[in-house]
Amino acid sequence: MPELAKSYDPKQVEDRIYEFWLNNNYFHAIVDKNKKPYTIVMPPPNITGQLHIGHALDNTLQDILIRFRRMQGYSALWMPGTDHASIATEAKIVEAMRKEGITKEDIGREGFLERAWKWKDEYGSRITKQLRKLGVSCDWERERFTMDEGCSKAVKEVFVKLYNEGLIYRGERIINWCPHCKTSISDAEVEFEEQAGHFWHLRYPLSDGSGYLELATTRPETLLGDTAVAVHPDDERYKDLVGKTLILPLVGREIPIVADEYVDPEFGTGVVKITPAHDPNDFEVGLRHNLPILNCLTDDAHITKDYPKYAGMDRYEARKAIVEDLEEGGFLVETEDYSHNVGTCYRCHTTIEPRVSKQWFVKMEPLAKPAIECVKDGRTKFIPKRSEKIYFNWMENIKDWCISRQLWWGHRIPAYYCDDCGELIVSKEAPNKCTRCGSEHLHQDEDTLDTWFSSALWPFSTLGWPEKTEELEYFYPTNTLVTGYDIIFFWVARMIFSGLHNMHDVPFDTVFIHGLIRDAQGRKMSKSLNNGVDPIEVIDKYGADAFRFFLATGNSPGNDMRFSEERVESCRNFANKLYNASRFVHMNIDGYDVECKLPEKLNIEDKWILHTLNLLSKDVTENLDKFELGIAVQKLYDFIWDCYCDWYIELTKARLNGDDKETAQNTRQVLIYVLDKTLKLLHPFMPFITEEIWQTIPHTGDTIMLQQYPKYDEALNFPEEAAKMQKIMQAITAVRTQRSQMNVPPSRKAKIYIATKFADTFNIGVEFFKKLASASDTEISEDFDIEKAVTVVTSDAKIYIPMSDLVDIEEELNRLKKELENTLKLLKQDENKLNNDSFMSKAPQAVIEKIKMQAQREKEKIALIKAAIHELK
RNA sequence: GGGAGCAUAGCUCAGCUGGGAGAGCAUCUGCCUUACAAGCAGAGGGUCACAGGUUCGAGCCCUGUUGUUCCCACCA
Repeated sequence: MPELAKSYDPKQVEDRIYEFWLNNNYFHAIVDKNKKPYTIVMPPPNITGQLHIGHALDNTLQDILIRFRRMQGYSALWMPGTDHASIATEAKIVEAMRKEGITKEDIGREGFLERAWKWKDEYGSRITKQLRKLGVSCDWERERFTMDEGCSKAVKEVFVKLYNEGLIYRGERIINWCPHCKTSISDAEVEFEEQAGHFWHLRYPLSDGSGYLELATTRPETLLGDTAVAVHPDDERYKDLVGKTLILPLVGREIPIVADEYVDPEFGTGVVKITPAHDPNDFEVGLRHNLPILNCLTDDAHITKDYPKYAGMDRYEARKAIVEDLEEGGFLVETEDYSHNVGTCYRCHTTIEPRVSKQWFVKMEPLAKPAIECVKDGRTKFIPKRSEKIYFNWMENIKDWCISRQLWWGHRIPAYYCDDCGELIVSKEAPNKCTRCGSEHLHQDEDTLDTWFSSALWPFSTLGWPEKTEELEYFYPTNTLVTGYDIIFFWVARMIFSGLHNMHDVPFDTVFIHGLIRDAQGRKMSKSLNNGVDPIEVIDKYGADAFRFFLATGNSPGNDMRFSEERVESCRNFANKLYNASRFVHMNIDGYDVECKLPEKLNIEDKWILHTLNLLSKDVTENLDKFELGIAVQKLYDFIWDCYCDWYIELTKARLNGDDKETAQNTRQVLIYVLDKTLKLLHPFMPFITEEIWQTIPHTGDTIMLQQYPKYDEALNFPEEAAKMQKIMQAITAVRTQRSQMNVPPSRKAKIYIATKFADTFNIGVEFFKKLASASDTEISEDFDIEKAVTVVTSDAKIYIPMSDLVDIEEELNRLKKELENTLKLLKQDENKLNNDSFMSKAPQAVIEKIKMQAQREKEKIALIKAAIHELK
């Protein structure tokens, strides 16, 4: 290895390594009957999208999981792709066209689609290119698009199937209409926003001139479409009025007073105006009472020409004008400030307009039932478990899904109408004549499907369905679906019922839910706040590994986290630490013939680090199995920084520079061995730097990403040596602490005397004391008779540091007394437990043993402190 | 109206099946110890929101209270 810079520069590494992986096709997963499959389908980002921090989190988590399983020997497929995002993409293109002064209608459907595809070709891969910067190891060779041939085929297949089963139907219903996007949207796509408005109290005169009926509304402009007024059937106040009629103000139409349970007599005056065409509840009332549906708004929410006075005004202008006219006519009783929730379009946040129109629907109840079952019986499991409540809540209250959209960019509905006899034909292939009358004059339904209709099929359409491919056979059902809690019902729910219905099996066994990343103040990142963090900029500044590490650290399933540049920085520092550790290793192995293999003879510190590493492998694997990524990453951090760098590397220095050639060589091998395993353990989290370092140290194999993930190895279990090493380390720390508190610089060495029953153990550590505890020399014995020495005590040893000029007897005594007090307190606690019959009979044996040992060590320590105090006096 | 999360060090957060409270950042002290000052060695700092309960033992389990964030439903 050439001279290395002092700090790690991800820019020199990441793109090159990614190229290396790509060129060798390491991400490609194949059907391999000798391996178990592990599959993740990537939530396809919108082609309109730019990589945001949510994508970065989502894909980092997936990459960690897929790399982990791949290293464990699974045939690990991570299926990537993009979503056509009909409404978002169409809006974007329409907007671009608007700037050029063109409308959709100007260029027609075909011209528009041509433009859209061109747009897709130009920008559609932007986000996947950005994803690569993160180091994602998905199988790009299999990349899919929700509107590619295969997915389109799957969409038609499912549509026709559901139609033939009676689960898709067409009907005139009230749906959510976005007057800006000019399309219907599903219930899931409506976002409620609290808006300040008014509550207008109006009075409608009775036809017979006997008086008025007072009611209140937040939407006076819909008065134009009123076809009734409703009261509760049991409401004594209005009982006699039911069946009578009213004269609709401004319009003059005669409308009935009906009785309906929907009205809450307690609310307002207990009288509701009924506008079936513009309110979902009113629509239901209208159905029950056979009321006419009068649409008074156009598709862009302007008043229709049926009301000449207001025709052409948009709904808010009309509201103002109508309120003025009502006031003038004496129909307005009062105006009250009122704040209420208003549905808005999740894409453009325009207030939605409930509208009656002919749309296609999926009948949900029969599909929802098995989808609820499979989560209840554990075939699909949510992590964290509580997130399944969101799922159940939605599934159990589900309404039919409006799937048709009045858009051009998307899967066109495979339904055809006969121009002559009106027959409806639903078919995968365009029919050339009418199945009923034989006419050749047919036209296809103009509408396209909800984007989520195609993404619902993603887990199997990407594997080749409806063809029976070997990939489908092997990789389905997939294993883990990683996504945020915000799209459980948009997508997860729909994949589950689609998978069950079409594949007769769940689409994945685990749904791993993560939270949102908020800004440093805990606010949601949004365009309007302009507080978004660009992942690409973060990667540019700190490197993808540091960013990924940040995303995985302190992140627990389903919980939101805040972005913090300081924390990314500390992750960058960690990468740098690892890099420098490898520089140290290189300085000591380069020029020697070293293999990545353990030597025959292991020293105590070797056994300690190997033992610790061994436990780490076990822990990290268990944590990853349980999706505890944040915990796993913390353990790796601690091991690398505290154990390997701060202790083990320091401990090796004496041996490496000593005269004993054999032990120096052994040390090199252990250094390499541990580094190699550590890099592998860390690789799923920090793929670039681990590959980079691994390539430069002695290794076998071509890439770290295909090496076996380290497993627990009984042969590396050295609990006794590890415990001994702990004794030595504790003593070193005790000496350091004392010296530090006396402000003695490390350069000022002092001989230390260790009085201990464990002379054998401490004898092994002599060099460590010199190197790590600033000892000029070490003497070890059962006991010493030393005057004027600073004394530190551990459970295993009493250590004298004779620094007569620094010793203040009084201070020493106080310190030792305090220490004694603390230890006595601890002992007391333990003894209380051990003397407690309930504890002794009910606590598990292991806990009792632990307490006994603790108490024993405390007793020993107390004896040592007492002796030290005695000596001082 | 229904439901969920969160409340732990000055700040941001971990804390896995209950068994002596942790990290990062910040603060303080001392160190350029030839891998790393993006570093090393130490230190200080917590009634684990509050009140009950279960238990030999509670940050963790149960009940309630307060504060806070969010989701769903939506009364015109």
